[in-house]
Amino acid sequence: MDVKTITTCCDGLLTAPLSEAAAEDLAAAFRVMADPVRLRLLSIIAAQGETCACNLTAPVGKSQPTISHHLSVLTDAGLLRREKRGKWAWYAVIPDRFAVLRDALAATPVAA
Amino acid sequence: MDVKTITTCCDGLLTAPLSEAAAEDLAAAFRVMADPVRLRLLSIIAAQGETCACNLTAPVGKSQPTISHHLSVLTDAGLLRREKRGKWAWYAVIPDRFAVLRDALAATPVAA
DNA sequence: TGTCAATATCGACGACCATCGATGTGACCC
DNA sequence: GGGTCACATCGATGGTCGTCGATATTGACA
Repeated sequence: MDVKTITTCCDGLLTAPLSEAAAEDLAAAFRVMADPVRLRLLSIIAAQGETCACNLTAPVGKSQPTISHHLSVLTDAGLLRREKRGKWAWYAVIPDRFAVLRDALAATPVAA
Repeated sequence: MDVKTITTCCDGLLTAPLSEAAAEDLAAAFRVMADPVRLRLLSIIAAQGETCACNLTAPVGKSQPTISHHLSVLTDAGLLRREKRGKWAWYAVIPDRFAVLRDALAATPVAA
């Protein structure tokens, strides 16, 4: 997917017109969240605090390469932190990164 | 794209594991936001309060069918309200709908 | 009714991406 | 070193969707 780290790009999607570049960046950030497997991985890892990748293949029901791929996408986006311990890989969520997306959605638009 | 209306589906993506169905619904909601053209349309319409579709083709730089398609996707998702006046179509954002996505991202996860 | 303007819909094409089998890369153990 | 386990990467494939030209639809106006 070739994901860049999610970075703060605008304050309030609904407050001012987005430039083409800003829209592209924000869309890329949302695209990371736009996959059910990735959402389940995030929710499982967050609920457990820190999780070994070996505990993720079974509950999601996808192949090992697929899970590994999605974990890489989430890590590249800066939503997960990866730590290798021996032959195992441990993942944890980085909650701060979600603030960027929340801020983009937080709006005080003109009443509709 | 065959979009369903965005509906509240979970409180806090990062608080508890998502079911397969909930993950699918939430991913569909994010997928609506995962396109730069749609984000620009939302930001332009929100900034102007209410906008005629005829004012949207030029600033975004896409063909009329493409703009119409994206406006339909956003309307089907419940993010826009469409009102026909004569031969013109007026669009306005429905800010409440964004709360669902914000709530999904609002988390009190176990510290990472 | 006929014409034109503003949108919506259709059909097709192309690009992106989720998925998986096969393979590569380290780490541990004997 | 040989073998095995956990995980990452590669290559190929299939499906989804953004895009646009062509066409249909709807309303305004004469």
